[in-house]
Amino acid sequence: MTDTTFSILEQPADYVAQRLLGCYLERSIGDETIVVKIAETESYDQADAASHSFKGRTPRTDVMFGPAGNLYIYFTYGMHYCCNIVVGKDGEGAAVLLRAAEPLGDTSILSLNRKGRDGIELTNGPAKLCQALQIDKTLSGHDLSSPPLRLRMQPALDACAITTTTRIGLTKEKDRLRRFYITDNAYVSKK
DNA sequence: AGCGGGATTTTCT
DNA sequence: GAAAATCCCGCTT
Repeated sequence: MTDTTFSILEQPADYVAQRLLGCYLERSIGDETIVVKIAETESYDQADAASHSFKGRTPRTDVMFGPAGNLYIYFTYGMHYCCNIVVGKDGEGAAVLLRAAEPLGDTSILSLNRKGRDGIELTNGPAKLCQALQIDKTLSGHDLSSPPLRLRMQPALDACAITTTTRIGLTKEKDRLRRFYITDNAYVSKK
């Protein structure tokens, strides 16, 4: 029997980042529910100088030190939001950044939120994904087991379907292999 | 297809 | 005061 419960999220970030590939996010907006499949992730934990939690708990990173299964949303570059899932044991300060996802079903709301863009441009980057799904700081700390944003675990992918690389956009810890994506997925932000 | 710069504001030093 | 887990546009090859 395959384990698809949230207790999986309490494992180390490197493992959870890979385990989340292929899992679903359900976003409710008004009457509509949009489902996307997670296609690209990065892992961060407190021992990592590139992580927001590296210097300890601050007002901004407080939710990162909370229980696994909550959202950690941060604002960056003066205009973008990025979305993480808090992982690891309570108080650990680990999270997985959601960098890309594949929309399943109707994409009209996503396209509207993305100012008319379509196809892979809807969700092939962390800030694009947040814009498409209308995710901002008001959802930081939200528990992903309830609406309006739920995580639906799915069976683990085969290891051979996953590509591992260095992370994107960092100035510290650039060499660490902590980015993971579904190898043949079109929505991956960069090959 | 690839490179370079500008946008814009929160967060922490 | 500087940097930032990014994106988009315009220019060059």
